Amino acid sequence: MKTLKIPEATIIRLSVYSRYLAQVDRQGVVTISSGQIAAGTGVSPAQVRKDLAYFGEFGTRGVGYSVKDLYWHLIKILGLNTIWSVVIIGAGNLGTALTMYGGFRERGFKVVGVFDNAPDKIGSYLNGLEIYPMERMKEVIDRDKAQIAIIAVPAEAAQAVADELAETEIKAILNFAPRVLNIPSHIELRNVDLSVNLEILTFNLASRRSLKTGK
Amino acid sequence: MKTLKIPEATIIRLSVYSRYLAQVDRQGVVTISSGQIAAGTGVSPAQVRKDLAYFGEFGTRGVGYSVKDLYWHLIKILGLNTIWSVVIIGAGNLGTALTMYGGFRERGFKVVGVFDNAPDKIGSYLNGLEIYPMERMKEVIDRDKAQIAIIAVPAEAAQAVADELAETEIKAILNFAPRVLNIPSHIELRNVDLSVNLEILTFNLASRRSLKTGK
DNA sequence: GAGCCTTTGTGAATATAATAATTAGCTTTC
DNA sequence: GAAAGCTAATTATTATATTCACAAAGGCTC
Repeated sequence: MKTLKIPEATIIRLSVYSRYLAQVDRQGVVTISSGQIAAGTGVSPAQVRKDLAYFGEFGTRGVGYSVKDLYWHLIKILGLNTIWSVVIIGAGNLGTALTMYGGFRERGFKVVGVFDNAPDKIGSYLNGLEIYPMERMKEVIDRDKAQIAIIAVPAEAAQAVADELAETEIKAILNFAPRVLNIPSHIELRNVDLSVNLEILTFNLASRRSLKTGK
Repeated sequence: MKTLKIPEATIIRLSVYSRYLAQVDRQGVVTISSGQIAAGTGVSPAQVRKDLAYFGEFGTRGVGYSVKDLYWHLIKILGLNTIWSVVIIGAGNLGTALTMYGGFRERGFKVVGVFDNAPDKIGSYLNGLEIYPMERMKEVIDRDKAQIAIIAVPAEAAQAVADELAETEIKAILNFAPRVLNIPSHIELRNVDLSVNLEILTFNLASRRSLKTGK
């Protein structure tokens, strides 16, 4: 085992490559070169080969890569060769959208529970899944062996939810609340801040503008 | 003007710092040190100071930073001291959620138009905003001087939307569709792939597991 | 106001990642 | 079956980002 520090940027790209491979596979392409993958995903060919090299040798020189083979290797590497059970905490706009989002299902994620504590939401259905009160979270996580939790509650409520999750068997948390969370180190944490992404754009626009006006 | 290559990671952190400062400001904190900011946002104190140093000297030695002052400096740097008009393309689950999302409004983003071409959606309202057919996109962007577009359509439709946007005055695109987009270089592009974020988690879980089992 | 404490700002050192250049290996062609 | 042409794998180089360590500067105490 030589999993010696894979850059996170590499993992992100592997995920993008795998999705691109699925696409060209559907189009009937059998073999593909690093250069073609690079063109299709907006990176350099050297980068593609370097990323793959962390995990083994998947291609044949002079030929390229088998689309199907490489795809499955990447799926395996990303841990997507099994179905992951996910719970979503918060059934507001974002929580609802994430629950319904087809992109997750496509990649092997199965939402097994949605929780909220707004009385008007509890009991209604999303995608055939009943919204449960927060109190039932632990029970469902336990019953369905959910390993991943998605936090989609308002910022103020996020830490309390994280504390509750810390007492369950949850292995990883994807946090959409714009708040830094404190969680025990055995739980993987990843933050997605939707506003940050817009703000990177505005920073670029703003500084480009100030460049043009010379100040 | 010496805006010589600011790392993107720095911009992301500035955005996080600013949100944290808003939070402690509401709690009445007047002065704060780099160490406290670091503790509150999960980075190192040196990193905080280095990030700020790209843009000037905002603190006083021996004391720290004025919470309010630093906050406004960051808001200005991020380009958030003005209101940005945003259009959202796609009124599916994600598009709807983003339109309703309060986090954007909080940071100075104003959604001025939502577009879709599903007949059952056109004409209905989101947050007091009527969903228009795609054909009216250019007209609205022009009328409201929208500078940012958010793509929230299925992957297959994303490139066509991008092509249409390229013919407008849009300055930046935030793309939620899991597809690499081809756009002219004068438009800023940023991709947010929700599945990728889950897959980074599963990669970590999967490789951690394989570490434990020794293979 | 001298000395001590604190915290910033920064240049140097370290670590990390991306790019470029090289080597190795498979295929096809004649 | 040798040579030419591709393309993967690997190594070296360059660029980028983070951490470290300390000098400079403000405030506080006595």
